[in-house]
Amino acid sequence: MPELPEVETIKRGLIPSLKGNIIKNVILRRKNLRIPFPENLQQALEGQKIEGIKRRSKYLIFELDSDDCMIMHLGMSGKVLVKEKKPEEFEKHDHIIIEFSDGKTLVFNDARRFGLVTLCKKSELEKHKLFSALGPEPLSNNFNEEVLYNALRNKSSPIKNAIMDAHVVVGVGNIYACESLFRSGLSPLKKSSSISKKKIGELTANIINVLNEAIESGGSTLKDYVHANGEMGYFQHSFQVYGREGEDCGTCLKAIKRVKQLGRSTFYCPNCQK
DNA sequence: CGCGCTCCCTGGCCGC
DNA sequence: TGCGGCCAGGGAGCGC
Repeated sequence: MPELPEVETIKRGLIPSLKGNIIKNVILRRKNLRIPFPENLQQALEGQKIEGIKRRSKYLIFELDSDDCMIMHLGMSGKVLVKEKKPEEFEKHDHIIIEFSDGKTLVFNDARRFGLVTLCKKSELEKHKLFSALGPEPLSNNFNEEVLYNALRNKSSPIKNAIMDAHVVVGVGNIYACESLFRSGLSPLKKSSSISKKKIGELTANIINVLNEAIESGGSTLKDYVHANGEMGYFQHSFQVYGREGEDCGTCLKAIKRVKQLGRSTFYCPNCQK
């Protein structure tokens, strides 16, 4: 499901309901998602206050008042919804239900189960296997033309693969990779190391801009992505190439093409993107 | 080491 | 209406 803008939107939506709220009860309806839940997940959560919610890459990090935090990843199809009270009946694929002392309930639903939920000591987050090898956050000062150019200058892979690689920069998934390359006039097939520093500078700016614009629009709703309150995002109406195979390019009116890279669909305008 | 292929899993949609 | 095939926002692991 979600790329960086969607996870950021979810995080922002969760904070008003959950920050300062105390976990009363945790219901696990299965033992695992992509990886097994920690044995002590329930004990570690129950009775804890949510001190804050952060995001790193596409991971949500719930800080507890103990030394722990809960790490959550939504995979492709994961949703987290805040409900005013505990639902009478669980929906299919509701895997984790967290009840809070004020009566609200957080429900984690993930049909494809590519998501994960685990625990980590706050002091060990940066060292955690999930985080230790990650590249810079694209919306932080750690990401700029210099950083991206140095990450790509020796790469033989196509530029689209490279910017979707979390070692290079985190949070850029299939949609925003396609859109930022279109804005930059760069072919997704072009070899990373062959791109000029000037072009990499443009791409850097376009990655940042497209992510920021998507966050302002509340993310992109394709099939079933919704905010923590159930509302939809609307950045999908701003897509220039993603999902538009065969349609006219908005710039040159030639047809947008779809190809496969790393088993995933890439959309681009062969005329505008060289 | 860098890179790409395959797989994890479910569900929706399309064509026959 | 049913079934097979293809598609989907992510990421780890393995083999070359």
